[in-house]
Amino acid sequence: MTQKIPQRNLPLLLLQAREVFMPHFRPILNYAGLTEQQWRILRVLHEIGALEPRQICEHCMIYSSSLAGILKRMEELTLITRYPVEQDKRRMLIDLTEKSRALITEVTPLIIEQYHYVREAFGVALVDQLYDSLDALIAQQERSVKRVSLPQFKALSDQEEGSHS
Amino acid sequence: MTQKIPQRNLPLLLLQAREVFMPHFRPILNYAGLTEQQWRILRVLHEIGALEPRQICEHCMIYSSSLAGILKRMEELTLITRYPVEQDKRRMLIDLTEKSRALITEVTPLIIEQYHYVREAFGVALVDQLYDSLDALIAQQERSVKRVSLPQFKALSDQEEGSHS
DNA sequence: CTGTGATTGCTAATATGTTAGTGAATATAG
DNA sequence: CTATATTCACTAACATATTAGCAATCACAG
Repeated sequence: MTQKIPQRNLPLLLLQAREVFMPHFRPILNYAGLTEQQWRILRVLHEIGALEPRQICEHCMIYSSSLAGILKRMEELTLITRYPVEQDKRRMLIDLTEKSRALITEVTPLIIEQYHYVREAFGVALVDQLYDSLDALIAQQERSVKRVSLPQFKALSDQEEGSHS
Repeated sequence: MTQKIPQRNLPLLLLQAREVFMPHFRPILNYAGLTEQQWRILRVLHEIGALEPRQICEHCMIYSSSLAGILKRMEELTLITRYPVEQDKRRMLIDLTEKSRALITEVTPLIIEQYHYVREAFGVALVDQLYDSLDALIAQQERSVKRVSLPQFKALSDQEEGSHS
């Protein structure tokens, strides 16, 4: 039998950890009629100010191709507006609207209160240690990491003949 | 201006941390012709053995509704098989196939090697501290957490009239 | 034995994730 | 200045996320 991987699945653990928290915040967003991605975008625009789509992608971990549709829907809901960048006709600026600012004003205290409950339930020490670990990791994300070389796969050789679309 | 949330977006930080690692593993999975979800499923079946769909959902953080389609496609690709559970006609068992076992045998050493590079680049201490934080958190995920009460939202009152499609 | 509620896997509808690729605009080498 | 490469937002195609709900099966009280 093939050996098992000694390291547990780290990306999966991060996903599981995320799902420890989300159930406590999702109801707030659902009640406000926002998706998780929409809230991430509103929050970063509130914290930093108007941003270009590509900057939103980096901050909010959303693919450029996904963001196109998300912004389109948010614009239809009057949650964001677009402003052109004079110096560069390719670029644009995304900003909050009166409506989304009002929504943020109502959601923010609820999120803050819920964060308090979460910290209380899981313990300040644990949550803070998690913040520290994540911060340290993200701060080093530009580290160069060796990449394993990829050989031909025997297990796929039968179905891979000429199937490289 | 509305106050800003003092706590940084923890679910987003977990997402960002995940994306620190994934670029180093995604090429391996892509090369093997596997999606992230497919690999999570294959790996857990390899580690634990045959599982029922609902168990796979819990382990792999996949919604039941998503898993239906994923298993359907994996079955077409001969990556999994289904066995009925005699005692309960609702349930079934999902298991690996000859093909997926061979695929795991080829992918596993690459993943192990890449984990080694990742630990080397980011530092054993940092990665281990992250494991510890995540483990401690996930171990306490059943903790009861107070839930904020949800009031009516003024910012949505204008568009909510009769717009419940 | 019966009906009532819970469980299991499923479909549908919409939003997003992911990869690949496009056209317009800009930057840059030569 | 000009051809080339790069950047930017976008579309297309498919896979998955998320919510809601459904039919079949099972557990269990009465």
